[in-house]
Amino acid sequence: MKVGLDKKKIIEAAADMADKKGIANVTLKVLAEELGIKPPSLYKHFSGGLEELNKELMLYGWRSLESEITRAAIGKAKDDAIIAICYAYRNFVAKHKGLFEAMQWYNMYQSEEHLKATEGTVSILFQVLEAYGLSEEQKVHIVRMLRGFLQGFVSIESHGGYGNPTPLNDTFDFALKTILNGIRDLQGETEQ
Amino acid sequence: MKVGLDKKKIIEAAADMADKKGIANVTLKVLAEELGIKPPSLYKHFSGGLEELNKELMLYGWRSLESEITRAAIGKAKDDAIIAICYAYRNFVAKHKGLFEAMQWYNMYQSEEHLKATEGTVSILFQVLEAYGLSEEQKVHIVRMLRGFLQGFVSIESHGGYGNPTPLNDTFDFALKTILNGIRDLQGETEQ
DNA sequence: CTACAATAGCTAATGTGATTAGCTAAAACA
DNA sequence: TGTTTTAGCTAATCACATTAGCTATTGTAG
Repeated sequence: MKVGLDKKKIIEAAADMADKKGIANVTLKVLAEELGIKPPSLYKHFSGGLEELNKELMLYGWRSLESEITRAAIGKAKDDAIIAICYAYRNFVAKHKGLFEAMQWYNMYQSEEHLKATEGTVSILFQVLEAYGLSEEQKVHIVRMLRGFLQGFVSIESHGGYGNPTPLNDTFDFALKTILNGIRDLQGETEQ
Repeated sequence: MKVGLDKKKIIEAAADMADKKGIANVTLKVLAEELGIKPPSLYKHFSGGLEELNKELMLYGWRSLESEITRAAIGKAKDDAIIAICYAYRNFVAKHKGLFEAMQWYNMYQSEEHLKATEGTVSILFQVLEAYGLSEEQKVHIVRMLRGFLQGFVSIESHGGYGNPTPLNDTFDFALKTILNGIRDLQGETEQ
């Protein structure tokens, strides 16, 4: 006994397990087993039980994604930065399918907390968009479109929902190019 | 007894309940209650239990969406048709939040079945794209981008994930315009 | 070094929902 | 009318989450 666990270790184990077996298979029973303790002991770390664990998992996921994205954007600007960020997002999800499920799945319950969680990621996109000289509203549209496309594309991709053999990389590049063109068009409007 | 239920009625009740209380709250217990029967009786209609019910819910959702989309596209072509389809998709989800959760949530488990379910919706998009004289591959890119954007945008929107007060309609229109421009650019490439 | 406070872990018990087994009566049909 | 089918039921089981209450380790004040 006294295995020496803490919230962080437990969340990381849960995230790992989610990536391997899917979030739906992360149960307190099996998680406790993995950690070498009994299910009730988990309540010493998460008094809110499974619900709280899932929430923490969601927050952990968004924090991790944010840091990946930040790293990816370092030293880049404008289109290069956006492309790097989008690829970082996509790669993150490819590596963390289960965690991404938690990030999404949890939507269904919370909303306040979820907004805060995504805040970081969203603000990075806004920062990058500063360089284009767009209006606030224009930036909002771009960020929303990017978020929507990224979440949907990556979600469908990770579930094998795109059946056609055409390489997904090509589609991803095409979509990014299309969105970047959209930004250019907005700049045109603004500069007139 | 002999209430006279069948698969269809049960699925519709479940879909309704999902829209009202969220898919996670559609339990066999509560569904049976709603239908005036006992939980075990549901197994007479869904021998696979909750799992099968969820699958049927997913299929029902995609069939419904397909028919909405089809109706929306009647008598329209090109950009008008695409815009109508996208709005139909978005409106469908606004009216059927819970069912949409089922359509998505179920991804996590199946894949074969999900592919077939979305087939109908995808093929409508392909049909509409016929009018633009694009290559097969170009059509694939457009359809994938549209699907990705729609699913992501609408999913974030329906969970209240877009915090900014800027009207979501404006963003939706902007995004559609951007994608339609993308189609125009591809036409340019092809026609050269 | 010792007493004691805090706490991470445990066992036992409870609760909720899904599921299975087996019964029964209504409905359908020869 | 007699027989078969079947939708529904009750009782029982299972799986997992959760709660209550105990215990031993840890860490800390004196």
